[in-house]
Amino acid sequence: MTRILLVDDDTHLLRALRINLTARRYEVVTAADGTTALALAARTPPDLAIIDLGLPDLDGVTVVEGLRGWTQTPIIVLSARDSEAAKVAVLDAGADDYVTKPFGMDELLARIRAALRRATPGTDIAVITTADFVLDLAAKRLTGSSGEPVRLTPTEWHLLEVLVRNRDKLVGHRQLLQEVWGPAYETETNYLRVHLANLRRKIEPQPARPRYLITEPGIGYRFTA
Amino acid sequence: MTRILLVDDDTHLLRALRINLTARRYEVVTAADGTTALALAARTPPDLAIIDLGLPDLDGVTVVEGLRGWTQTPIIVLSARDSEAAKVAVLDAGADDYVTKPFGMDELLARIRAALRRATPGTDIAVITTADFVLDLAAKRLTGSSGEPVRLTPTEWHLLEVLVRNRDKLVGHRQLLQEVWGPAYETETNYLRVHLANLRRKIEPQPARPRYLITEPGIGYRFTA
DNA sequence: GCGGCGCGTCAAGAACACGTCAAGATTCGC
DNA sequence: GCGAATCTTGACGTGTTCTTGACGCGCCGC
Repeated sequence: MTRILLVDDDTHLLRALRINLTARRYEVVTAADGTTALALAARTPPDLAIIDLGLPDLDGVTVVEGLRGWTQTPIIVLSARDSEAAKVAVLDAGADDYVTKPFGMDELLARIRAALRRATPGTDIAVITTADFVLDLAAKRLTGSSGEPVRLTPTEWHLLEVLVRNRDKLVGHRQLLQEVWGPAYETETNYLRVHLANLRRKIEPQPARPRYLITEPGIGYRFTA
Repeated sequence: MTRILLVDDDTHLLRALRINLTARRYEVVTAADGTTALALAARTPPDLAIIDLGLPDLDGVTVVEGLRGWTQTPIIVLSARDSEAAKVAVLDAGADDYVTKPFGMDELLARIRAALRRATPGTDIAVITTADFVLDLAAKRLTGSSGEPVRLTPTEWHLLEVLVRNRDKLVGHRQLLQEVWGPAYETETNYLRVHLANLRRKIEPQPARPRYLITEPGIGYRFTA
């Protein structure tokens, strides 16, 4: 779950924000001043921070700098004062966004989504490790049991990708052919036979007795780890 | 130089922005409507886009979506209308920031800096040292094994930058062409062949047996240290 | 036991992708 | 406006990959 650190000394606003954010299924952590905010962030690093200016103890810029010293988590600054110099200072200190009070809740939520979207570009980290090889789909890298790289041709990658994405699930001939070669090749099952054989020769310890690329006669193939 | 695409049908504002941005040493490209903006971006991909809502031809959301279809370049939206629904729509479409007119120039500049800062997270891993060269992405400096400087052309830099940012990851032909030349050049794989060859001639000890710029036949290229 | 069917294997030709080179076109600085 | 650097474009040789057809084996129903 996404954790949001909320820093504000206005109890009412804090309450309103907490309710709204919790309803959107964010995990909310609150602090009423800068010092406890920094301590809290260090202990349980948030995925995003919302910081009100005009805290009782620390300057907003100080808090932002304190966070930016060790984390790149998105920071959204709230403020009642609409001074342009303050905006520039806090943005240049490392804040990602600056919202002037009063603001609409929907707008703030949209800005939160935008900031979080930027922060997590690649969530699909798919690495499959077996006794005989390591498969990194994102980096398109395959290494054998002794650490040597294994080279696959484009169609072999494509084929393996489809099978691995449907791990442990049976993928029919038609679906496989459609996804790799296109809808016009739905019936060319010999393509599958040839390329599956090549794949097995590269990743199976005993290509004749496949452990990972299983044939389901008459139906399709299945990848299993 | 950092290139900013400026889309607005208000000639006065366009002029004022262009002057201010140029003074800050940004390269400015302008368009007066959404269609030419998208075409322009496709031909010369910008590092940041500033888009005014209320363009004569296309909806702001459409323009943002058109860009987001192929690039993650930061997008800042300007608008006179202060409707919250519009803000939410365009932010959720993929815009990074939303500034309401009238705005202070200093604030906009600060928001531009913030957006650009986020877009280049590779500043912390900017120096790559290998047995054959030292590469400093931030300073755009490349030195050979004996300490002599190596000169790269703009496209060579761009190409190397994309590959190094995705270090150890395989970057497909399409992605590479899109990021360096723009989506209109998706199929010009010979560009890659030529420029990769030039790059290798400059940084590989044995250009015919590349150690760092690995080609994955039929798929793309990979930088590895 | 027999024949059909699906599967794995193999090999050869066609098609494709890559690296390389060189000549025009374009851009940029002076 | 000129010259140099850079980028685009086309062509060619080489190596790899894909397609295509043929063959044998094992399983299953008959």
